[in-house]
Amino acid sequence: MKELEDILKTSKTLPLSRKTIINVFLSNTYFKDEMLSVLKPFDLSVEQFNVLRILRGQNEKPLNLQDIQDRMVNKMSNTTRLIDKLLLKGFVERNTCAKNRRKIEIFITQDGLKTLSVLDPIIDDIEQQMTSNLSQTELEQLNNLLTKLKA
Amino acid sequence: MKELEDILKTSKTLPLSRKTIINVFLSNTYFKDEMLSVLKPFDLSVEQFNVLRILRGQNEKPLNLQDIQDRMVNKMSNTTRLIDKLLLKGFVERNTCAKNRRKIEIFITQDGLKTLSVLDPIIDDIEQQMTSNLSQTELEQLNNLLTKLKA
DNA sequence: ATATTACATTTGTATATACAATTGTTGTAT
DNA sequence: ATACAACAATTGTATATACAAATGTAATAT
Repeated sequence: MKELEDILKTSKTLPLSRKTIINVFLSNTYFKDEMLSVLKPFDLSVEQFNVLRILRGQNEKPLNLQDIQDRMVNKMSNTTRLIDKLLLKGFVERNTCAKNRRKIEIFITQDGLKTLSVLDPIIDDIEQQMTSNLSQTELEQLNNLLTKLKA
Repeated sequence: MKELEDILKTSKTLPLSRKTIINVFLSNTYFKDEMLSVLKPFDLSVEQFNVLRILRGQNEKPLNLQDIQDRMVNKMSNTTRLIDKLLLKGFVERNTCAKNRRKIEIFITQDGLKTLSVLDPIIDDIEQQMTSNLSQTELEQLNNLLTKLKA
C-alpha cells in the first residue's frame, strides 16, 4: 500500500486536515479494491452486493427503490440501473406495487440468497483481514473518530 | 450526516471490522461531495483538480501520463481521458515527448495556474471545515490509525 | 371533473473507474 | 536487418455516480 509520502513526492508538509482527507480517500480505495476482487468471480460489484444484503435484511419483504436508496451506504443516483443489472443476473425480482402503482417492489430471489450465503464467510474473512493491522481497541478508536468527524 | 444506525435499520450489531469499513466509505463520500460542491463552479471534478495540483507541483516541468498516474491519490485507469477534459477546458497542454515518442508530456497552462490560485484558499477553507469536529490531536490519531490500517 | 401539484421511477448526458484489447514506438536478440 | 518483446498511450466496453429532464401515477384544490 502506497504511503502519502510516496505519492506526493514533490510536496512540502501538508496540513493535517488535508492529510486526513487523503488518507480517507486511500483507505476507501483500499477497501473497495479488496472487496471487488472477492466479488468479481460472483459477477457482483460492491454496490450490487450491498443492495443484495439490504434486500436479504428484509426477510423476503419487498422494498421499493426509495427505501433501498435510503439504506445504501453509497447514496446511489441510479438505483434503477443498478437493479436492472441484478435483474439480468437473476438475483432480484421486480413488481409494480398494487397499492401505489408509482412504486416498484423489489425482492431478492432464491438464487440471490444462495449467492449471498456463499459469499458471507468470504466477506467476513476479507473484512477481518483488511482490518487486521489494528487491534480491537484501535478499531473502536478509529470508528469513534470517523463518527465524530462527520457528526 | 447519516449515522450507521440510521442506514442499517434492520441490522443486528455489526462486527467492528465491518463498521469501520462502512464508516470509511461514508467519510469518503462526505469529503468527496463537499469538495465537489466547491469545485463545481470552476468546472472541475475532484480528480481533475488533484491532477492540476500535481502538475503545478512540478513547477512548469512536464509530466507524462504514467508519472501522473503514479502520483494520483485515486489510481486512475484512464488518465488519457481525464487529461482530454482538462485540455478542452484549456487547463493543460499536451506534447509528444521528443526523446521518446511513446511518451506524452503534459503541462499546466497559465489559465490552469490562475484557477488553482483562486481555488487554493477556498479548498484550504473547506478542508478545515470538514475536519473541524476533531481536535489536532484527534486528527493525528485518525491519521495514524488510517496509516497503520493499510500498512 | 379538471387542473395543478407532488410523488416514484425512468431516461439522458457526463465523469470516474475497471479491465481488456489495440496502436504505435523503442529496445533487444539473433 | 528483421523479428520479437517491452513500453506508453489510446480506445472500447461496462459499472457507478451526479444531475437534470421526462414519464407516469396519485393526491389536492377549486
